[in-house]
Amino acid sequence: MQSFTEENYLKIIYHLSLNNEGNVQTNAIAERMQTKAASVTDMIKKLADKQLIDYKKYQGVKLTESGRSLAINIVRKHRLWEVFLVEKLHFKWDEVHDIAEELEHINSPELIERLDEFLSFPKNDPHGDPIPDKNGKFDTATFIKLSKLKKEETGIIMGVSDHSSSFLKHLEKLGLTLGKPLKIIDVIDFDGSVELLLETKKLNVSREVAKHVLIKTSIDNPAS
Amino acid sequence: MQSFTEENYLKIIYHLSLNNEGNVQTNAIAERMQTKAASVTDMIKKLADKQLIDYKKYQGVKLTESGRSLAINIVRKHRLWEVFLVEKLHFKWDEVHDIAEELEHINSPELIERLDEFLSFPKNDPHGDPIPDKNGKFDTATFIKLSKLKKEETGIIMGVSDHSSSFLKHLEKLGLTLGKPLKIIDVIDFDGSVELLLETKKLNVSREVAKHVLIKTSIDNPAS
DNA sequence: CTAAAAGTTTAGACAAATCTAAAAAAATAA
DNA sequence: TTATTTTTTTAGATTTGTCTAAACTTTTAG
Ligand SMILES: [Mn+2]
Ligand SMILES: [Mn+2]
Ligand SMILES: [Mn+2]
Ligand SMILES: [Mn+2]
Repeated sequence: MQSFTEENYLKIIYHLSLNNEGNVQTNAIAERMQTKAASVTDMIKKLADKQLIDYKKYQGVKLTESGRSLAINIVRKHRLWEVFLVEKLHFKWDEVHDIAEELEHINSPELIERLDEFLSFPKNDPHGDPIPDKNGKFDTATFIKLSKLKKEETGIIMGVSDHSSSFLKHLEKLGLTLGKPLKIIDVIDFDGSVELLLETKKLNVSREVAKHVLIKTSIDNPAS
Repeated sequence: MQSFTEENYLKIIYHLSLNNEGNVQTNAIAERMQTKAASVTDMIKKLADKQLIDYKKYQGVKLTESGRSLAINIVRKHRLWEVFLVEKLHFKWDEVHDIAEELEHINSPELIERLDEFLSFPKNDPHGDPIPDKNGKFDTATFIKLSKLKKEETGIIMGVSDHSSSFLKHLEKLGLTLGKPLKIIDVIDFDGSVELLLETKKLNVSREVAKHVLIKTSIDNPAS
């Protein structure tokens, strides 16, 4: 069994390893954990002793199979609880992350299986992120950033890559919520902002926002 | 804010103070916490520093108003989660206590208010225990032990005073579940066991079991 | 290819919660 | 009321997770 702290380290290492290939660096972990590099080194050794990560001094770390499996299970719990909070308790999508940070550490496989069933086995959380099933399998479909779309292209909003309350509230106000279809009217050279048609409404979105909105384009859908 | 451990101490002190009048003793806490008296003394000092309990050396402890209020809030959370687990996730009444022991420490007043509403503001948990409202108020109706009933008396099962899985499973098997009406046929002198009519079924219940089944008698219902 | 900068680890310390063993106080019994 | 038992507290140690400061490695720049 792992402590809450160990679980948080595993989860953060997992998330960091999705972005960059290769090993996860001490400083990157320290920043995400809001702690000091020296503390990370201490914990890294402990996790390596437990065979949850592979670690060679100065070379960063990588999850082992069992470490990865534990991390994915924490992510599964986090996202299922977020669905519960939004679908059943009617929280808004910008209010659930912090509560799920606590709930994800509740340790009862039976509870999570029943919660999954109660929620009708959701495939995605309120931010569009995929929910691993009990065997740790999940959709790996990666979506394209709104900021990468070109003039005339169309797509559907499938997720966000920033979960902060301020960002999500802003999206909500703009009407940029999951499932909405949109079409690029123009990309402004000057500041990289995007003019788009959201359903029937025309609006301008800053490049900063566009970078964190994830789109499934309607074009690349070959018969596969 | 208190640690999980501090919360558990407060809750145990609260429960112990319901049974005995006067102050709660160090050893009693140690037994319930499954720890040593020396550890209890350490924690007691800490809680006294935080003004959550009144403490004089060798005299035992008593919750202050703010300590009591915190303890009741933990009990509220515990019992609401138990209702959720039984009503929504279809756990059995003997399966929920341990999971609720973890969930009771989740810290989000908003979550608990919404959960309360989602459950339609239940008054009692799956074991018949009263659920404090958000102001800490709750029914203090105390029920009589089945073992105290006399021949011919009738009543309804309102709760249990032992929450162990083995006891609850046994009750389930006997059909002694919340809300069931019963009538005492006879009390056996020899072993103190109770013969009773449960709805239409006749059965014999040991004194040990009868001591932990709580009854609302149909008789004492004066116009008050 | 060296020197500076960036990143990482070690050494030593600290706070929280626990423990064992021993001392001290209170309760009980003779 | 004194002696014995029970209960509680203290002293000192341990474990977990953290920190600062200093040392060490690796990377980057010139
Ligand atoms: Mn989240
Ligand atoms: Mn999410
Ligand atoms: Mn319980
Ligand atoms: Mn209960």
